[in-house]
Amino acid sequence: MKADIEYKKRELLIEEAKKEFLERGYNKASLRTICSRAGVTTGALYFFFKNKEELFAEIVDRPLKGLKELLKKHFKEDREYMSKIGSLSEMDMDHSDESDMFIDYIYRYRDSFILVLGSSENTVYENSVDEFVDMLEKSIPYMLSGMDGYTFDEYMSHWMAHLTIDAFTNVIRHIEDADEAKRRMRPILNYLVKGWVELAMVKEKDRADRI
Amino acid sequence: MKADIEYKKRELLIEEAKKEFLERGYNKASLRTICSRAGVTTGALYFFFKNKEELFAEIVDRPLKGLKELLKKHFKEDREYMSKIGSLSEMDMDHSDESDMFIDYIYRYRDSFILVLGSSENTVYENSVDEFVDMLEKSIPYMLSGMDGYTFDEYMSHWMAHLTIDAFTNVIRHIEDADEAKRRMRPILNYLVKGWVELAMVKEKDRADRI
Amino acid sequence: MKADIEYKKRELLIEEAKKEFLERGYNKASLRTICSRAGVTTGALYFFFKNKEELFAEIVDRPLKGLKELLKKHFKEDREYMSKIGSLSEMDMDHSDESDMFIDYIYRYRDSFILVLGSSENTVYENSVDEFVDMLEKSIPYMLSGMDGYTFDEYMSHWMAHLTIDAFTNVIRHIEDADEAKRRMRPILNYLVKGWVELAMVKEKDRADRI
Amino acid sequence: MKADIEYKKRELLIEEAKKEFLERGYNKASLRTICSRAGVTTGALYFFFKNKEELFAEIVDRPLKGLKELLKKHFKEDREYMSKIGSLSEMDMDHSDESDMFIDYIYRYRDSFILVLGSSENTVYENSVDEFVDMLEKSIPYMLSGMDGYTFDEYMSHWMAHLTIDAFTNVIRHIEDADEAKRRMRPILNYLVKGWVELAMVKEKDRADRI
DNA sequence: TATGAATGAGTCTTCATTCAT
DNA sequence: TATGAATGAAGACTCATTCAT
Repeated sequence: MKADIEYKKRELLIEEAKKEFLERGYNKASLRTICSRAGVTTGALYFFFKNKEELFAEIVDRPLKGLKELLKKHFKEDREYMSKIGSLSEMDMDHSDESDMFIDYIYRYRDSFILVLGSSENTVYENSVDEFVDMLEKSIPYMLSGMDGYTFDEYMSHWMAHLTIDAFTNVIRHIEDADEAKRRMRPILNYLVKGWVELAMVKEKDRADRI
Repeated sequence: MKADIEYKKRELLIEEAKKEFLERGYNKASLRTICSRAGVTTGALYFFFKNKEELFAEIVDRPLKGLKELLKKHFKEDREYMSKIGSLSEMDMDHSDESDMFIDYIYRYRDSFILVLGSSENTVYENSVDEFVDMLEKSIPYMLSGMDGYTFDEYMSHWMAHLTIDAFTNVIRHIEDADEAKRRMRPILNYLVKGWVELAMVKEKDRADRI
Repeated sequence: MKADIEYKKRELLIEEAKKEFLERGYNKASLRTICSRAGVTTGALYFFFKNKEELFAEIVDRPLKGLKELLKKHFKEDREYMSKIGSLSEMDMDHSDESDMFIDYIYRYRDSFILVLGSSENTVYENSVDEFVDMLEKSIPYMLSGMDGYTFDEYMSHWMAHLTIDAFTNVIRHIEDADEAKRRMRPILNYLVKGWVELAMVKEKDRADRI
Repeated sequence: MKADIEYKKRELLIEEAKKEFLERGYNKASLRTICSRAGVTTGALYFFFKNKEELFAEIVDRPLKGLKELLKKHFKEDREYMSKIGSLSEMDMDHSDESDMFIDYIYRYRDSFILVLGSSENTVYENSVDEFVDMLEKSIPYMLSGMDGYTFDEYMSHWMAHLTIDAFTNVIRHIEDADEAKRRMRPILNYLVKGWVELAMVKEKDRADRI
């Protein structure tokens, strides 16, 4: 079928692009190399994609947006849960399920996330990590603050957000197998959530002293 | 003195290189730009430095090596201290002084470390972060293991090392003032050390169950 | 009707081509752009037109040929008129009607003429202006020479032809409204015709002196 | 001498560029072609010139600026002359000297002017002709108005300016020899100046009728 | 009629590096 | 020490055109 062949060339291009971007990073990746490895002329690439960045986006955009949605949805549900239970002490401290869910999603597109994480300089995606940090930084305090008269130290909240994202980053980068990643991430996440509570939450009456 | 003038040109070159590398990253940095901003010809640059990478090294190498030395020395001292005290419970859990010392050193060459951290792709320094992770990963268990019959979960040790380095990384990158950085780093480091003990140390008899 | 639809596509293509050629000139005009703006595929364009140049020709050719015909007819009539009247002094010196007629015709296809005038480089039409100059240069002397013993200075005749064409060119390019153009062109043309008589016609006995 | 050789390569590049620009126009001119014909690599061209446009500018800029200066100076002198003589009737109607002077200057850099005239599309020089028209359009009325109670019809003034510039343009383009060009330009310019007086100057009392 | 994938040569430009002087 | 001309390969991208379907 014609359709199959066409489909294949585009797909081939994406596949080779993925490899090249992973190997050499966005900037040093060569479109020529990608094309020749895919057995396609330079012009052809520009039929399918507007430019280098759009080719990169093709690989990276959907998974990234998906994760953002997932996070938003998750935070919304968590907030509802928190408003139901009365106090912090009643909160379930085991976040293994959430950890698994995120790892599950991310590992379906692991290559894409590795790309965003480490090879997206000079791309619209170069600040993606920071964006996720921002999301965490804003959502978690929003979720927990007010509980039992606690408020948030925003600096510490920021660093905790960073550490949390970094933890995921490290796992994604270095562990290939999704199940292994899950197993490793669970205790880390639990530890981090505890840190969040210990380091970033401040009893309202203590606030003045801390700052 | 003639030597002074020459020396100045070299200095100027390094100064402008630092700026350019910080702004555009190692790969995209242009030697032409550096030279013209330093008021020096391309040829001159190649008199002072063998090539682009050596120019980068000039900025980055000494601070990096210094930090490595500092770490080694520190770990050695720590080991001696640990062998003196009998058990984990006697260990001083406040690591503020160490935290301060590292931040102090790093901030003396903050630009250089920022360069290594974020703009050393395609350089011999691109794996520096991993090297520090390795050092931590090997030294800490070496230091603590055996104490009170604990052994180490090497996976967890790896992640804790990563998180620790990441914590420093984040602070270096985002906080300009050294004192502010110290104030922020102290509680984080203490929290991380606690995590190390909780997550990575395993009672010898529990070991089998964990894996 | 199917035919109607097809016809429309062709028409659309021409319309968008006109815009693109006007905006960017023949060379820089992009067939891709034209096609996509017309909602038509590249291949389709090549069904309707052999190549870029033929698309250009489609816009430009007919009006151009029409003007040439008009000029030929006009010169022929003028010659007959001149052979009827005996001497130059009897000639009607007001050429407003002719001026109006040409402007009328040209403004019916003003876009096309603007295209030929300014954006036909690398096209078979790039010398159209010169061709019109040639026509004038040959026809006017042919029409007037012999009258009252005058002959023509062919160099001057050439420049007058050029000036005349340039006068039309300027008006076409800069005046949008046909009536305004007519009003402006009349005195200019009359002035030019006078110049023709003064500068380019030479009493036969003076000829030697002039050259 | 080294200096000679270097000088030659730059000069060679300019020479070949001139040819290529003349043959194919600014846009279609190929830097590759220029370089290879000059026996120089592409990179070398970019040592001497910032980019394609600067190479073009190198050829064209100085002569163009020179002509503008010449015109300004000339207009200034003319104004002084006009304010000395009392009325239009006393004005010397033979402008041969001025005509010669302009042709003289222009023909010293004829290639450059031909380039500006016909091959400067997509360049900062593409509106040079219009700029000269503007200069004429503003200066001549400024010079003559007020004399003997005349004012100016600005439309006609505009077209006369256009025709004057066009006259020069035609001569430059089609006559190779400077002396021949002078001989041809003199009567044309005189004729045009007369036209300026006849067509564009309006007795103040007639003004209302004309418009 | 019309599609749209694909070509292949071409565009300008940038770059780190070299080397005779 | 230092110059600065020159290299040569590579960069992303654009284009008119073709052709199997």
